[in-house]
Amino acid sequence: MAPHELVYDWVRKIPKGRVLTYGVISLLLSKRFSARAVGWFMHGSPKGVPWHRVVNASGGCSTDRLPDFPQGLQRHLLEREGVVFGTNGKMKLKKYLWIPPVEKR
DNA sequence: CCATTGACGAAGA
DNA sequence: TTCTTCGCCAATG
Repeated sequence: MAPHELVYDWVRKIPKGRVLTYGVISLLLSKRFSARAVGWFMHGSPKGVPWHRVVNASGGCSTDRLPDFPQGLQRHLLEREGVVFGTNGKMKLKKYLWIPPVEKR
């Protein structure tokens, strides 16, 4: 299995209505990849991977910066799972960040 | 091999 | 709080 597949494995484990940040995923993999690299991998995430559950460290949707990407889609998908965004377009990570069970690490 | 470009993020100003 | 700056690293030309 290719090394970066480990990133997708973690993303697939994120429960509905919860999220992980690029940086946290980097830490979960012992910084084998930088948060930036994780973002790059997400760009080519395979079908079936809940990519919308990965947000930036500020609790915002980084996908909205991509010109060639449906604006607001990520937010829509998250709201459909119960995630609430503030007026600043950011969510409260304290509330939605998923803390992986110790036994799975 | 070198430069540039991102779905990043911490630290300063 | 918002904006730069800088380190990060895979991919691309």
